[in-house]
Amino acid sequence: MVLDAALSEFARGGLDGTSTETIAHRAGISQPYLFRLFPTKKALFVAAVEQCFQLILDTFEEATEGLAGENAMIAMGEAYAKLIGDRGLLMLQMQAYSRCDDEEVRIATREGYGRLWQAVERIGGCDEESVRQFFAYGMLWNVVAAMNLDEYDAPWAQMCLPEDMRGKLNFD
Amino acid sequence: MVLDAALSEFARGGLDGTSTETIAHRAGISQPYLFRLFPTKKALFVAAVEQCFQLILDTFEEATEGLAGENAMIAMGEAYAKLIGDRGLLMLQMQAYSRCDDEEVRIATREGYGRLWQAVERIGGCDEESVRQFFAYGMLWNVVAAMNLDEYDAPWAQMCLPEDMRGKLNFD
DNA sequence: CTAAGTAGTGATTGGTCAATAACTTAGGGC
DNA sequence: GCCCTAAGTTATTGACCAATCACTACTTAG
Repeated sequence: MVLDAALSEFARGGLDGTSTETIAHRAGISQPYLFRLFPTKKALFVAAVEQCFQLILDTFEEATEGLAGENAMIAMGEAYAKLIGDRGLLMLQMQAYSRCDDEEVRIATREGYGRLWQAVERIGGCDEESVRQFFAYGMLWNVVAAMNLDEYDAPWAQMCLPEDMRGKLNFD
Repeated sequence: MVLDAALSEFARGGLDGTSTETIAHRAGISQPYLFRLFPTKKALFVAAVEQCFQLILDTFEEATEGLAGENAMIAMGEAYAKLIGDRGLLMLQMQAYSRCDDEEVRIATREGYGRLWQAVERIGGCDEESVRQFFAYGMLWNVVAAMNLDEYDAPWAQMCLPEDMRGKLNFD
């Protein structure tokens, strides 16, 4: 699918570092046809960002079926750790945050992030502070995974993840 | 200074979304002269990223003079909240994380992050988990600030920051 | 005075790329 | 057999941009 191709390629190069030609090639269509499906490159980027947040949300729903409270929070944490082993979802998120000075990108990113936040609140059914902590550690994992700290042999790098999480960020 | 101009402009547009012409113009020099000072555009970007982390580190050192332990941690937290009111330091960080698939960028970013981590460990002199928590919340503030959630009028957005921190991220 | 740096600029080049235009092909309904 | 729409293509354009080149002006040492 075109959005999948866009997600992967934008994740690698970002909005400006990825050519529409590259995306079209990966999607198996011609570059001009991309512009029949999406009016501009940025519109495609925004659609990919929306898809990215939606995928995370779906994973949370799925991982917590039949669970609630503390158990649900733990399940979401583990699901997220697995999820960002897929570098696409991780890096496109980072690309989205980094281009938030652009209004269209910011609106889409806020929207996606907000839906995620509310879903965690609802599913976890816990207090404000726990939700905040959940997202705080999630954002830390993001940068740890972005920098590939697992393959970096420095003592401080080992401490970035809590002991019970080490090795659970299964990078490819 | 040239690095300051590069920092601001790269923060706004990222490595690929910023032209060397734009940076040169802001620095008050000609575009070709930029290439006498830095061999490539990417080398300039990397230098700006290094400068960015160095500035954060210097701020931490300065804010904690004469302090230790818990007090030092609180002082660093407050200093950081003030610091990322400067959108340059915030967004260039995000740009750096988002381009970590590039090896040169990744190495510089790791290096800067590592130095920061070790400085917080040393200055705070506290246990592993507290350092981790410090950075986790720092990364959450980063995305909150990137998305400009302070000017976003949604109930969930208010909860992204702990009560005692609201309004302390003084965005311009 | 001159030779050799140092600091800088204008002009250009070769390449890339988003977006458009104009064309092709294939069904389907009547 | 013909019109219409959907799905797709090739070719092109116009703009932008990193990097290089060839040049100027100023300074300093002998």
